[in-house]
Amino acid sequence: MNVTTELHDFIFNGHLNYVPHLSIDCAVFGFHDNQLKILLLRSKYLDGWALPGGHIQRNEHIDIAAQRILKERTGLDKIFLKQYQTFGDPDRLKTQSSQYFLNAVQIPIPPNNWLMERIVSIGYYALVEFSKATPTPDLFTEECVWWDIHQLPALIFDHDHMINLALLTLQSQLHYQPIGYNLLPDKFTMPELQKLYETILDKPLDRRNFQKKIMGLGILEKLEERKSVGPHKSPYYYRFNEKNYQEALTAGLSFGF
Amino acid sequence: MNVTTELHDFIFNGHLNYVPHLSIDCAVFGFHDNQLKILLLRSKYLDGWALPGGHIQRNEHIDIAAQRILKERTGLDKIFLKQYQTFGDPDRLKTQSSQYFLNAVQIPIPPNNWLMERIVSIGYYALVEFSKATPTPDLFTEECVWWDIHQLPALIFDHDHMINLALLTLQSQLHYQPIGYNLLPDKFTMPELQKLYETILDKPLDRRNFQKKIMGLGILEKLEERKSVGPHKSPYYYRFNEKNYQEALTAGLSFGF
DNA sequence: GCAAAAGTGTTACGCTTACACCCATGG
DNA sequence: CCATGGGTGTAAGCGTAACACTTTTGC
Repeated sequence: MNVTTELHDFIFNGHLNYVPHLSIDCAVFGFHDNQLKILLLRSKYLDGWALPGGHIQRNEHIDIAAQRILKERTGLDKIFLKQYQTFGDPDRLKTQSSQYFLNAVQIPIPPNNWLMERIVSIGYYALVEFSKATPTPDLFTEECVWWDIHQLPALIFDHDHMINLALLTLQSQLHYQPIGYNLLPDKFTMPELQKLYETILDKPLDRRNFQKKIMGLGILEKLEERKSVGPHKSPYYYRFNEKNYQEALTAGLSFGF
Repeated sequence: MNVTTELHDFIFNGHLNYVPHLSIDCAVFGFHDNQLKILLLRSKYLDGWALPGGHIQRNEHIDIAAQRILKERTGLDKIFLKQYQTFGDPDRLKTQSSQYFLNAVQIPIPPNNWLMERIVSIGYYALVEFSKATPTPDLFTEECVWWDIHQLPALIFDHDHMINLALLTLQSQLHYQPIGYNLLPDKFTMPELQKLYETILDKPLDRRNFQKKIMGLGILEKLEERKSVGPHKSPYYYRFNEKNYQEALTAGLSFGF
């Protein structure tokens, strides 16, 4: 099935496979170059960028649907995913002079098409290891790339709102979700971990206090190896002790930033 | 329109007014007799109790739909309501030997009826002033009554799961949501407020420390009046200083229980 | 007068914060 | 050798937690 046929099939027969009136949108976070990144897709048909999203199969759990969608966009399995909010404004897809998304597909679409009706979207946020993801666009998009969370392009629909809320949720859950574990590679340095926390919390932290607190949690192992990273002392690598981390999370982490 | 006609109309024409595949369920909390209560409805057609719920009108914001549904069940306007989770297990309505809810309505219902399809439910929790609510059953239920959160009856579908998650959410948000303000009457005593916190957190708190911390937040006004409540010293009444409370909430309350 | 609950203050401990100097590395 | 960033410890202050006796009231 070529792309045009596939698109046509999705538009006219998608309701047979997917639950109408519902969609999923995911704010996928990564960390690279000391920046918090989010994965966005550039729309073929509208002037703006979109969160990765999709529909729920008729007999599929919504959490599984989110996993499936992100597997398609990143190549990754078993992504850390958390539902954070469902977006149910009846006018959320009517933006820019009340124009619906699919009016722009350049295929005549009847007004009673399943994609032309009101859609409530379930928002998830995801944490992935930047270097392991392979951003891949979908049928509706030209490209799929990481954007610095502080320098975002124009977004379609209510996706800016979705991102803002995802970020707030991430901040508020930093203390009891395995943020670092999911966003960082297996080995990382203390300054990298600190930058991650500083970036998400959007405030500077004291190096010595940060190190003391993090190490006090007993969830990190210091390795022998150091990372050579510039004209100065080389920082040690650390890794998470997965067992201790999981235990600490269920007990509630209690950093006190 | 009598009840039978109304029910018939809802079943066979409801999809014209309401968004199919979606519903709302609300965990409504109240506080009375030093107990945390939740509002439940006894089903006419199934053997168990249910959360107050309903469907979303085709052009209605989901938050407005939740308000409308609770207005019908309690008589109250402008209820404190917060979305906390969307429940999307494809089998969530298939309980007790795969029997769907509406098989029990004693009206023959075709399998492609909108109520027979998969339904994803958006969960809200609500905080109401117990004495102001007027519990009122709906079309599908015999009675609507408050239950002690620690002594619940058998529940239909996944409603026990919904309640558990609502409670966990309430606990975790106790520190930055206006819990007391919404659950207590205008005037209340310090022991009553403490019991509320103890009940939600499910642990005892020290009276002296509790009073110090709460008063330290500057959100309570002590009144002259005392409540005569038994063969012992009479506690003072307090009330919230609404202005200070709202300010404190946006700043983040930070009790430290 | 007695039982039952409310009002109130002080102390110790732990956690959080603030802060400065030396070391390693690359150019 | 110099600039840059990493590694490390201590002291002060604040908030939290622990704790007991007196007062009021109804029976």
